[in-house]
Amino acid sequence: MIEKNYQPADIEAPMSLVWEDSRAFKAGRPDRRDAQPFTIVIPPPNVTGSLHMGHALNNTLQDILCRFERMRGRDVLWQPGTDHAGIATQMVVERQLMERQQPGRREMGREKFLQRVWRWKAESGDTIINQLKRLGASCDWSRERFTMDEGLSRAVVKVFVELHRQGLIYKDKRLVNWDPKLLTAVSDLEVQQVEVKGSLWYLRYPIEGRTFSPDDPTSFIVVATTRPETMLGDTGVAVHPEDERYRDLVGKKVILPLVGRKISIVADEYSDPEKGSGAVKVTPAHDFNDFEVGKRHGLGQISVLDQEGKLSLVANEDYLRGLPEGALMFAEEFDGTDRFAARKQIVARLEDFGFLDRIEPHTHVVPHGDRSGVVIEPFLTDQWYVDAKTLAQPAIAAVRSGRTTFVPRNWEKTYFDWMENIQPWCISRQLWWGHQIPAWYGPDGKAFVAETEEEAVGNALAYYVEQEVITPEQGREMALDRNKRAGFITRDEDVLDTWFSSALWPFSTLGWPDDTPEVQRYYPTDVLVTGFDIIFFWVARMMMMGLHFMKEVPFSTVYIHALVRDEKGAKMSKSKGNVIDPLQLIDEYGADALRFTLAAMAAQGRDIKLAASRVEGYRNFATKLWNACRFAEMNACAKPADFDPASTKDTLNRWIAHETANASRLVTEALEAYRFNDAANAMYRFVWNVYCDWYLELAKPMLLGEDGPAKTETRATIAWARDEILKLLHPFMPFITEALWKTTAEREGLLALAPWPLQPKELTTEQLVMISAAVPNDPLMPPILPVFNATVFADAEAEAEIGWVVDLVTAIRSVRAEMNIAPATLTALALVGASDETKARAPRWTDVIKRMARLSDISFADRAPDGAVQLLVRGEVAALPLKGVIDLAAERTRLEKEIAKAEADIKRVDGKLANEKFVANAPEEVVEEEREKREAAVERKTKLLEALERLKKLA
RNA sequence: GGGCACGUAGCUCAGCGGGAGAGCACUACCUUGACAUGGUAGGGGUCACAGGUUCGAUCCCUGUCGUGCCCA
Repeated sequence: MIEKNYQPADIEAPMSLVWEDSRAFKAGRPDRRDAQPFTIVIPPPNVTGSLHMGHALNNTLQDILCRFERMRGRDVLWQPGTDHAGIATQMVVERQLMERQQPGRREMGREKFLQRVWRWKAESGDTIINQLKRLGASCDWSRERFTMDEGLSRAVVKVFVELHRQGLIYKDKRLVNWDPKLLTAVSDLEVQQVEVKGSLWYLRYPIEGRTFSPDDPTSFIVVATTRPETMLGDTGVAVHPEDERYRDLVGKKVILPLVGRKISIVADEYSDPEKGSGAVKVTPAHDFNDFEVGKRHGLGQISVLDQEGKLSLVANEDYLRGLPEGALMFAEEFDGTDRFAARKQIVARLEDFGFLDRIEPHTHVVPHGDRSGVVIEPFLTDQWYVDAKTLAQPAIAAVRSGRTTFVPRNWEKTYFDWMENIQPWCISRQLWWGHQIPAWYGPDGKAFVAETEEEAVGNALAYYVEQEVITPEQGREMALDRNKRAGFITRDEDVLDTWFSSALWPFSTLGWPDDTPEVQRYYPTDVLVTGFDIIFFWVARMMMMGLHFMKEVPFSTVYIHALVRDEKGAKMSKSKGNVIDPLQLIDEYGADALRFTLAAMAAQGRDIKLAASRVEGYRNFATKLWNACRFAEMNACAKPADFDPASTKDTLNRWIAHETANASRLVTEALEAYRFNDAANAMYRFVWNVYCDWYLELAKPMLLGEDGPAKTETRATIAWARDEILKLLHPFMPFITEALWKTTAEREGLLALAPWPLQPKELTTEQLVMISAAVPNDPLMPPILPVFNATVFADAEAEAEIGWVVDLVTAIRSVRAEMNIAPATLTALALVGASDETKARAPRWTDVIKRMARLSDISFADRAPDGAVQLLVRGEVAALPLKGVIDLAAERTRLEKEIAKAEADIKRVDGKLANEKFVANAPEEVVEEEREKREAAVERKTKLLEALERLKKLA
């Protein structure tokens, strides 16, 4: 029994249990051992995160694909798991400690802090998984992985060590993006360029050998800078080689104000004569461009800031080297000042001594940390890098050659642009939560990289024995005793960028580096579903790692979906307070409604502006489906085991079989092309506007009538079409369809594992026609399964007949509404000058038409009765005798308007046909179509004119 | 500065070389035997603007204006 009211909350939890108990989503089910696999790896959400709208969209689309392919018979693996999300998670735990006024991480120490993070992971790690389950995600939950699992960590170490051995991972001292708040390096991608209204400071640098005077422009050179505080670290001044103004100064030296250091003026094309004064100060340790300029001219690198962005001068050997006596006065004054306070202080000091020329307002872009939000500081440190440029080459080639394609295609350009200009990937992070880098250092800083500590230490000790730094005896002792080597050999403190482990996800989750059956069977995966915001972070890196270690692309298709925005198109963010919580929508309208909404709005290449009203609308759709199934149940509709819709006799039943085949084809083709919105909309229309509005309504008289073969057949067909609908709708609305599948009949299995209505694409239409036309009992033919062959089933005759009924009913309803005829008033209908076809059809539909168009009687007539409203239905006149009811003048106006419309059509077509070029150039069928249109319009006009004449006679 | 999208009904969006579509909202009527989370009917658009290509442009091309995003 189906409950009277559809309540999503009542069915969703039980259906989740049914799926879980039956292990329906398990990959490698024995019954699918020979099936073709279909694999998707989930973009792993942050283990301590919770479900937001982006997850809801992302996972809905993946689930639709997985359920679709599962029903098409494939062995589906949807690999779930979570990401340790280094910085994000560490920040959350540190914030917790702060809020609870507990000791900070540095006070706790590394080991205790990590225990704390693991505890937090254990507490909150299930949250997002359970939320994904509420959404209906049909992952193989038995295979859940975590990026810091033992197995995945083994993959990370193996990859690091191998890339290092191949020279593709190396340690280098260069400028990195340093986050002075989080105290770690970050990669280029974690830096956000923000436009900031600042100033351009013009500073006077005195030229060596001339007496500096603010009033004598020949005694100094003016440099323009956005960062006056870093001038303490200047090691040069650059001018453009072709800049006449400064030609004579190239090669000369300037005395750095406040510091006293003598630095050279160099000619370099980096300096833009149009910008500022045309001369720039060069600070190689604090600016990426200056770093390059400095390298070209052999300038020194003097870092004047510490890790926290404070000036560090008095204990700074690089800074002090070669400074004259007395210059230390300022060093002591500025030392320890934060960079922004230092800026003001230094500018003030420069002004005091006449070194400040002027200040101009200036808008420029400043790098900010995407997590911390503070200004990123280019900082000179040792970090580990991946040679991304080398790894990128095969990854570029794979997309160029089409082994991996992006959907929509235009994202490939974005991918190429980035990959072709890729920079070394800084992978070390000065954090604790993550995979610790498998590198050990000796006393001279030499690095030993190996998969295990034993191996690294062994290598190191052997090396230092050979170098005679230690004796063989000492080496042996250190090898055996960790305490003895402490202080001599130390492990790298840093951890790897989170995305390093994510890059391995498509194969590490399958058991690599072991050669597991899963790696063999499910790699490469079929499709990756993700948002464009992580194409660089994740997709590109999976391509690189997958190709390098597996020698095959990690996925053949990358489906890039849109961003979910709020109703007004703004990005959802906590600070704006416009976040729509998917769980709240699920509570209110059900997971099915939310899923359907997201699918229906997931048009390729467009962002989704989500309004709750849409979700409500699709909840109503679910209700409609629910009630349609109740209707079928109340009318005892059941499908016999041997039912074949292709052999139904009744026109109405053949029509719905025809329409169902059509819908199956539309949905299947749309899903194959990743056109989720087309698929969802096709189902919406089919269920509501075809099955409910017409099929069930047209069937009602039959169901209310006497029992008989036709009624039996109709009941069976209603049940059959309902089942087809439940199947086709299941990928979009899994809960309600599975629940209705269960309650509407005795079933052998779950809907989630039921066969999809359409034969797989591998069979061509021709093959299917051959199969369906095959002689029964032919021993050479494989047995024909009683599966409805939606690819080839079509019944044009049924379509035409039902089309006529629909048009007739619609026309009558329309004119009744226009004439304000009360629904309770029944009118008669006369079919005027009916063709033989109509004469044959009409009696079959008397009950239906009477009921639906609210008629008292249907008759045939040679001419329209006096005072009748005359309608044109498929070229024939249908008359409603409404003498006394209708307003003759209004009816006359109505007919005249119709005639004018017909005339306009004729005129438009005539215009085209009169154009010789059109007839000559347009395709034959287009011209033919126009001729047919003209003919139809002429006929319509003739009939309407006749009707008007008759009306006139009356007046 | 470079790149990628997008301007279609009041709103959110499909369509994309041969007569403008959907959902929501709106209006009128309907407690009709599945469903008021419903039914029936209806109003509403020089498809941003200007050129060009074409027999024919909402659709292709160019430009302008406007909006959004990415990169430097």
